[in-house]
Amino acid sequence: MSYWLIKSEPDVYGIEDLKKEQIGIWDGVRNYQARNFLKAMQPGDYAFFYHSNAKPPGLAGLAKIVETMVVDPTQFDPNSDYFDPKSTPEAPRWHTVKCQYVETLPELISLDVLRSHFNEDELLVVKRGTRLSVIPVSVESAQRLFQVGQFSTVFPSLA
DNA sequence: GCCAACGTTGGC
DNA sequence: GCCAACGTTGGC
Repeated sequence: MSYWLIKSEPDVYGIEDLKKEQIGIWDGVRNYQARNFLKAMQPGDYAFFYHSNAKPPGLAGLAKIVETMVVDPTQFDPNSDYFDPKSTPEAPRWHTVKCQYVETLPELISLDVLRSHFNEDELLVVKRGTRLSVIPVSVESAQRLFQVGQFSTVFPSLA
């Protein structure tokens, strides 16, 4: 089982939106490195849900990967911001995942707090200039995140 | 609104 | 294949 961190702007799609939907498709990723991480995800993996462009930015909740290698439908939609004219249904460029809502943290773990617990090697999101919207999280860092935040979920590898 | 840190594009 | 110009992300 692997751990990930996925970023989204709460004004666009936040943890509360995922809570309403319960299962959400993580569409719109148009960065190859981020896409490669999405393709590496496995059902049952956990994703920390990070709010970017928020006041303050930080970790807002937890989601679980339930379906992988999902073809992102927005790449074929000419009306979508994420339309990719070079992609075809026969050879789609952009694959993504579906996430299941797990929980919202009672208190957001702000980027400042994350920086007080992790250096940039331990948790890539605290590194200045990291714009990747999908980031792998080591088991060690995931476990420490569970200690830092008020998760009601038990650390999954011990559950 | 600023700007650092990239990723992408396109001319050559 | 290089690299300058440009665009985007996202914290501040």
